[in-house]
Amino acid sequence: MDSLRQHIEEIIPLTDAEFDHVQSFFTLKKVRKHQYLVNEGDEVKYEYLVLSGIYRVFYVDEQGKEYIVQFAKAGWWMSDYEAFFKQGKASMFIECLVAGEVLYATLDAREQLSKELHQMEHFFRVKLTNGYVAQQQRIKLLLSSTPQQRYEAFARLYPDLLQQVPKKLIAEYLGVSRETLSRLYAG
Amino acid sequence: MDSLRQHIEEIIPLTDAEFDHVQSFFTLKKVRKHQYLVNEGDEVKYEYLVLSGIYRVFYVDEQGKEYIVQFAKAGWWMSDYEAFFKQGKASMFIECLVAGEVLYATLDAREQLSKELHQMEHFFRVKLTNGYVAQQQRIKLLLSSTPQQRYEAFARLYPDLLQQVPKKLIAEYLGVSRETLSRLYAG
DNA sequence: AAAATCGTGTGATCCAAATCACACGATAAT
DNA sequence: ATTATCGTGTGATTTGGATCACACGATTTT
Repeated sequence: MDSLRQHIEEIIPLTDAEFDHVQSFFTLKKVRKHQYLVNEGDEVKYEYLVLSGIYRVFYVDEQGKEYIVQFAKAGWWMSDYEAFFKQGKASMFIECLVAGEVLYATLDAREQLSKELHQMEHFFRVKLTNGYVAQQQRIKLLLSSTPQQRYEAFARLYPDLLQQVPKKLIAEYLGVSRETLSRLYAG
Repeated sequence: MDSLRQHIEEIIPLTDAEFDHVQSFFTLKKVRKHQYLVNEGDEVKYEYLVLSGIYRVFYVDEQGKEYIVQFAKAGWWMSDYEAFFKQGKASMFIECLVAGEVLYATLDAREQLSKELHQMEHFFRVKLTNGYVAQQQRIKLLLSSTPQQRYEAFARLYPDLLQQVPKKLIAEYLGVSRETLSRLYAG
């Protein structure tokens, strides 16, 4: 649970007592490769803070094509956030690509911590602010860029994922076919 | 300033004294059609809460093509949020499409209010949460849907904008050419 | 060790949407 | 009132990327 404290204290200070309280809302879980944390149709009870491993949050369209909304690695939060925040059914899957550990907590945890500790509300607001900006950048990229530019942006942002994740999945994240992606760094 | 209070009290309660304080951070501005609130390259000092009128937040690529990141109407917040939060230069423009009024405030206002009033931090967190979910839906739409589906989703979400905004601009929001959009509801 | 599946490259074909081009009524500007 | 330019539809042409198809070495599975 040490990394949880570090993670939070990058943004706000916590006393030992406060951290103990925060901690009590989180549960540790080991995750195997190919394990699913969320399946389409599930009640989304939890959000996850990744401690290690790599994960993908994705959905599947009627034709069975898969689209990756988010990758997640150490220090990132993930969930089917639409379903999580609205407490509805998942429209997405979360799959572990590289084994690791996660901490999970409920929406109640988030809300209660935010209520009890002003700093924790601040913490979540800062995280959301960053997430909002990152998503906006992604929207801009999807709206206006060529496959080439998308690939370059991805390589710049996540050089590590480029190594550890199959190109097929990177294509699913970029919204480009596997073949087109393959021809990019060839040409 | 009445609508500001209403807007905030949809989410949190405020005493008169608290609201007075909140209010003091906001300034009213009338905006004419075709007026720009933000220009590419500007320091983005403010975020805007729309009271009336319609606005577009957009950017322009190297070839001069325009892409709309966000429309805004009464009750919506807008800015070049990447630049606003990071206090950097704008990469986008904000243009008024239908004349109206906005309230504007600085990043300092947001941060100070969040610090002084726990409820205001809550307010901003809730707003960001909603924005985050909305953006995620947009990302999913951009990743996987056909022009047809994008148009239908837009029509469902914003039937009013469909009426008041030129189709050309809706095309720029959907990431589709004007011509393709035009052929959708013809066929 | 053999068989299946996975990850990846690459050629050939196809197609949806972009681009180019023009028309024409409706606003807006001079 | 006359001249621009705006908003929109629609035809013709082009094209970038999807799709289909196959190859082949590297992992996994049995």
